[in-house]
Amino acid sequence: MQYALVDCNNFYASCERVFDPKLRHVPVCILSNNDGCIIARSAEVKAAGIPMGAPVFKWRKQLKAINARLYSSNYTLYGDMSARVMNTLRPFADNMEVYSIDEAFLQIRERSDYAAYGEAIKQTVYQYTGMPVSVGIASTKTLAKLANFIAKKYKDGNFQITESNREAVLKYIPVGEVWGIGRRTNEKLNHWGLKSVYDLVCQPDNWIKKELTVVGLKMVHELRGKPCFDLQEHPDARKNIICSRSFGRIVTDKISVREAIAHHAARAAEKLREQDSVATGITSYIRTNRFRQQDPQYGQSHYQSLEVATSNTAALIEAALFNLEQIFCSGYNYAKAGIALSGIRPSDQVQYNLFTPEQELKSGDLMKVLDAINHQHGNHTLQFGAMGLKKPWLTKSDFKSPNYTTKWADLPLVKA
DNA sequence: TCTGGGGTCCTAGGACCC
DNA sequence: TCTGGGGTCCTAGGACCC
Repeated sequence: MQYALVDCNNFYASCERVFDPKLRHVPVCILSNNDGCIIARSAEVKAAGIPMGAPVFKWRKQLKAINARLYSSNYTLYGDMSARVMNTLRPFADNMEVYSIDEAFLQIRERSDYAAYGEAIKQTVYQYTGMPVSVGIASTKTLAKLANFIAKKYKDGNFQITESNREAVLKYIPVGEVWGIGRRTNEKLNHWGLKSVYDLVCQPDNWIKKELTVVGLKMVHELRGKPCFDLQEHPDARKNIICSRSFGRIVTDKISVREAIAHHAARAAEKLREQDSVATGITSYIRTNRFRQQDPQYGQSHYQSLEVATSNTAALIEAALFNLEQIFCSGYNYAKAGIALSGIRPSDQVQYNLFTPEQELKSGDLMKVLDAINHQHGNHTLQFGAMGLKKPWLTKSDFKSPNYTTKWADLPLVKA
């Protein structure tokens, strides 16, 4: 059995390019929520040395110098493009794990022509969706990730790590490129003189377990060719659900913060119902802008456990606003608010008690209707009053591309 | 002036139980 | 002066990933 990791190249930037050919060979940046940071870059932007996560205002001059096009993130478009890519990949695999919005692991049987197989994937995905992808193939997921890194960087998007080339590859690649080794661990390993992946896999198991925990040990086994991470075809239900946003402008009034908290609670409740779960705990939090050191700083959160596990929007908004009452202090410039749901379990495991109000027992039907209407007629067609109408605190998104694939009015026009 | 959001897993330590 | 052993659950913090 082999694994292929298929990863879209510069996914968000490529999505924009698919529908706007003028962007094909020019530098493209996608911005974070609130248009603050650069979270995706086309190859030209990377080549210009502009890093991932760079705040736009600090790099304004360099961006202008290369005439970069800036786009707000358009998650509706990216989500839809992702689904198209994944559907195209499915026939290539015996089993498939959608690992992230732009990556999938394909489990494939042994074959003789891996290079041709990788090429076929690249070409088919490009033909069907316009998305450039890279393919890395190996006997474990961790090695497939590494093969993909090499494919992207050195091998025109297609590479396999085999029994015979593995040692040479591991000696050549720096240990920090391994899936699961982040900045801190990389520094630690370098400090001990372990520079290449090969240096790491030569260490004794008990030492690795002591320094990198059991997860690190599994990772090293995988690098040696012994599979430890299974394919996860059906992802588990989320154990935590977080909804938070920076405000589009500074917020000082309690009413706006209340609306934002209610807004996030309602969205979290929707996510909860999408996976047929209920939550037993909710946290609300608010904070000022930590980068504005001249402002008085404040940040606080409050947790409340719910007597009866629920996914009811009204109940969750009420709890979230109660939490907010415990932590809100006037006189601060607030920059962000959010809520987190915890203690999440399947909705058929709710423990009611004698005092559960009748409307709670019936609330499932109401929420079904609410979700159905909002799904058919668009978000916030029906919403709770606490969420407010004008929403002056909403995140900025000033450079968003059209929803080419999900909205009739935004359908691209072709002149022939 | 302007700095993202949403997840996972592991470990250690405390509370509590028998 | 003496002060068990084993277990669960929860939380906070660290590290990592996309």
